[in-house]
Amino acid sequence: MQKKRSRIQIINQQKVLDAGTEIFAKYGFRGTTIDQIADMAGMSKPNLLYYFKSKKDIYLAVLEQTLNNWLRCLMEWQVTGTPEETITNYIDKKFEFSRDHSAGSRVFATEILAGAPILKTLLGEDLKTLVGEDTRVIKGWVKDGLIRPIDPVHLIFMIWAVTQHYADFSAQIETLTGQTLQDEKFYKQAKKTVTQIILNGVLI
Amino acid sequence: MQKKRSRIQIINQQKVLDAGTEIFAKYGFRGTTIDQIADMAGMSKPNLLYYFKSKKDIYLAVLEQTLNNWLRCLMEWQVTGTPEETITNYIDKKFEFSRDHSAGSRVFATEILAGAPILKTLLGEDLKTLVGEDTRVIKGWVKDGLIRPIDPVHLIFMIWAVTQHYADFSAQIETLTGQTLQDEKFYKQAKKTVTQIILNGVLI
DNA sequence: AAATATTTTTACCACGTGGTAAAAATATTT
DNA sequence: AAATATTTTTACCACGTGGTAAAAATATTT
Repeated sequence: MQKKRSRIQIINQQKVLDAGTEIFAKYGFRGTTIDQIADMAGMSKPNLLYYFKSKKDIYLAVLEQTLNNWLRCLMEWQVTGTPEETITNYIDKKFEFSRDHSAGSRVFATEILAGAPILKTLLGEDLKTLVGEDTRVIKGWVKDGLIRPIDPVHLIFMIWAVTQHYADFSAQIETLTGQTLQDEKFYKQAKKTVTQIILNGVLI
Repeated sequence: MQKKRSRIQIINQQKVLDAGTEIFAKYGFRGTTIDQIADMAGMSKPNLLYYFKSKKDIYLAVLEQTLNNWLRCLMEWQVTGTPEETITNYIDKKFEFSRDHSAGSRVFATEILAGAPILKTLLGEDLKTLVGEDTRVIKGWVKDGLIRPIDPVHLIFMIWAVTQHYADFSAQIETLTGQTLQDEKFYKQAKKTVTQIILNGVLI
């Protein structure tokens, strides 16, 4: 049984988690050093290691935090409405995630690029199940003639790809357009265009 | 003036470039070690350093090779046909790139994730120019009533995002579906679905 | 205020990593 | 075949990096 965390622990563990997220997002697990995280968190390396006993521990905590947010986002997709409502709502949620957890999305990206050594099992279980459920719903829409006959799994990948692109490639997008999802107008315009194209692309 | 490269040089430099592409794709510049590349290239580290004088040199060569392929792909987009032909052709080219230069695409992704320290200038110049030309063409289509009134830049990002997703997140896609773009059937199905949704999404 | 628990700093260390120098081995040219 | 140029190996080294031990400083509890 865990002793409850002190005031200082709560503050400093969060500092490490936040700094870790930023650094891992840029350099991945291998490319990140504890010193970089400690610097950004404003503490010495031994001090940081008092809170997390290894680099891997920080990484696991960062991944877990991000993953929870992401899976929650995936599961919140309500299948009760029409295809139009459901897809619009799903794209909304994913854009929100890319805006509010941009660095987390990028940590996730580096993990996949590295071959998903930590997440592979989880992707093959929990996420696969979720995707399976979603494809069944979409297949139902096709059968009921509510949407065009498209391959469900590629529609899902499309939505993931586009929404995550704004987080994962934000450096490129900022260089090209001078803007990021943090700009309210840009955010709305991106979401509107993407939603419009996908809806018109699948609805009959 | 350069002395012409020997037979052995040509072979070994290519070996290093290929190995470097694979390793940088997984771990990015910082996370990659010369030893890893040397191992995969099947030579000792000092031997490798006889061909490229530093890790950065290998990285630059890998980036340049990939970038050339990518820019060529971007520029080959022929604006002579109808929007349908042009977009179909562009998606085709991008999918081909994701299939045939998957690791290169991922090296590119790690560079952007790291904040594009090497490519930033180039992105802000050459690529920006290309994107500017493309948006002008798309704007023309909108004005001529050939496609729906969508924001050109986000259509371009969409196409990039989706096509690159199959290369950059191939580890995830393989875990979820058991397939990659190397599988002919999967490749065709992915391209078909994406093309269909985007065309129906933008055409009137 | 004293006793105790928590947090932070100082001083390390072993191993990994980028890179070099020079000798040995191998290819190529004459 | 001998001379020369290229390639590979051996033996290093300085610095970076993950992590530890223990003392000092600070917070918290009694």
